[in-house]
Amino acid sequence: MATIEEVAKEAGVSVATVSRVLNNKSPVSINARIKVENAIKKLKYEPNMLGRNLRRSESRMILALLPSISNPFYASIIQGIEDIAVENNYGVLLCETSSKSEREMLYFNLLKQKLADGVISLDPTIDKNNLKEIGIRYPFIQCCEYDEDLNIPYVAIDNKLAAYKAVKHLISIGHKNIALINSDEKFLYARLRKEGYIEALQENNIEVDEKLMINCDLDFESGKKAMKQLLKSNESLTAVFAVADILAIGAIKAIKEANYRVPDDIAVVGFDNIPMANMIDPALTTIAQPMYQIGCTACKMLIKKINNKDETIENSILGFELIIRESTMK
Amino acid sequence: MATIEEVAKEAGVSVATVSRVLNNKSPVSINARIKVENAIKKLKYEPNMLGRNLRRSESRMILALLPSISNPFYASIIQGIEDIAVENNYGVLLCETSSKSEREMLYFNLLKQKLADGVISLDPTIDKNNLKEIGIRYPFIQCCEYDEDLNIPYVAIDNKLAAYKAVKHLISIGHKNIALINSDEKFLYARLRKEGYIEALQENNIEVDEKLMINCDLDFESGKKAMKQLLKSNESLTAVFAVADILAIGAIKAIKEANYRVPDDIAVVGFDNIPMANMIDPALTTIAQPMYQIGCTACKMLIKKINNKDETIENSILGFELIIRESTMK
DNA sequence: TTGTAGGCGTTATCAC
DNA sequence: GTGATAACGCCTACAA
Repeated sequence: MATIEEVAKEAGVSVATVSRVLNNKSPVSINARIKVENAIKKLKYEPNMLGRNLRRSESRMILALLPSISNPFYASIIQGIEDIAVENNYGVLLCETSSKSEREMLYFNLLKQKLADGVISLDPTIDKNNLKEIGIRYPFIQCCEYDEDLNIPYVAIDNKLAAYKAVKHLISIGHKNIALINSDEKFLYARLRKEGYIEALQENNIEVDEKLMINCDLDFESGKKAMKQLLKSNESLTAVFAVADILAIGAIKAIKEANYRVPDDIAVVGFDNIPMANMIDPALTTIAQPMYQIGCTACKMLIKKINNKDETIENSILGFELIIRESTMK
Repeated sequence: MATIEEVAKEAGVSVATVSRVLNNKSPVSINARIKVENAIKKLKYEPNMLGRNLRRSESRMILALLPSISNPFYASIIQGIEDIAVENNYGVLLCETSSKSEREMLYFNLLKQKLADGVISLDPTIDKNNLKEIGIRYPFIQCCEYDEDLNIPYVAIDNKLAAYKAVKHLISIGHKNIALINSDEKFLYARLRKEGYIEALQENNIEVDEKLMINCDLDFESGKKAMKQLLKSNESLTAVFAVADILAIGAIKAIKEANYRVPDDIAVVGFDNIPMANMIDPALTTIAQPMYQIGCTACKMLIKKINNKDETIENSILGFELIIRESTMK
């Protein structure tokens, strides 16, 4: 592999001039430029980024922290992050934490070791102490799930409003006994969506019934189990709002297994609009977050922060959309 | 941020000694070691990997090339790759090609620029010329889909045998009119799975009928469309083998929309065992590839190759499993 | 067992 | 516009 020095020799100029051509910043005579370009071609020279990175003290890598890549919810967000990153000459380092703070630490070390220039965290289970320590020392953006106290910029949607609209939709088509399948309320989004659910009910003078609310883990089986339990203890239930599609899909399976029909007997609304929502039978009514946009926005915010560490980055609240499909259509 | 030099000064030793402690390779007196360790703690020193990487001429990054992260098929494989990578002190660079060779090139440049030490390609659409050029010059492993001619190591399952077993299963429960929904036969796996399908039929003296075979793109909608077409032109059809779960799931949707039942009227077998296969109704019979293992194996092979560029790496053929679920149970 | 010093490949600061 | 040259932070002969 040729080095800048060999190129300089071949072109009959100094390494400085070659570097100038490479970065094509400071002015170079047309003559020198041509000689250098020819030499580069001839030697098939490719700059060694290890040298450049050391010199510039940057890695041009971005950490994307997520609990698990197998959650389809993250796919489009990551796509957005990647597209913007590539556009700006950054690479994306994939970091699955499996919600283990030890893995998290490992990845945060990359920052300290200069192997990454900043972080976008999609991980709601992130350790608060870590977040505090890292979030103020390094460029850091929280994505979808965030901690309000810490003054670390985030991008998200208005979760409360979105949940409100979802439940409102159920009410508007005549439902009154509406269950809530929620995830763990240690997550901010879970608390916010519950608030939205409650507000919609109260606004329509529907009594909020503790027996209609249930919390569970964030996967298909848990959603199924939760629904089974709800069916057992609530005979008059006619609709369900699940705070995640994957829970809603589990719920639908449980409803079918109990020999009820969706939506005829029980209507179901999810949240996220994962691709699967449109593939199952019946297709799922859900809240669509602008995933790709969220990813793009987060990445843009991060790069801005990397480029100017002292700048204050404003939070972004993006829009959402209620998508009505078969699971709530009579 | 402290440097190795400051640590040396603080500890009252030379930078060489600090480096020795850091890499804890060559012998250091217990006395010196303790002084250095204290200094490191005191200064909160973290080695700057940019310096180390330049010196060692390695990046400790692995490229994982995939067409799209939103294909759930890849999730576990990537998990496997990541786990082994982290274990060996490598980072995984996520590379979505969107099946564009221009993006591919971009990522391959990272190799030339020393920003990545090797590649695992999960992308069946990879450009053959690129593959040839890069695959012989840099550590490269092909994963799941591969090119046989090029003498680049790969890890995969026996696709032909797996398809054979899948179709055999349909035959064994009494089906004779079995359709094949295949993807584009420019892909090796598509050709191999078709071979398996044909072999199973022939072995049981079932006539191979061109009208029962159809090719389409690799997504839900395409599977649905393909099935619709099959239903239109084949009245006696009682079973379908789709070479990917996502196609099978599309097919099931089409079957239901045509008011047939699965499996009572038409049985369906997929391929991949993506998580969704077990969530839909009816749950899908499918071939499970050992995804996580595939990822681990690929990554181990790659690291071996990186560590010893002259070593010849043997291909790996892993096992698979036929998982029988509701979609083929009467 | 330890220290000195050179070099990895770039970029940036100076003079000219 | 251009060329020397000193960093960037680390590792590793080589010498002691």
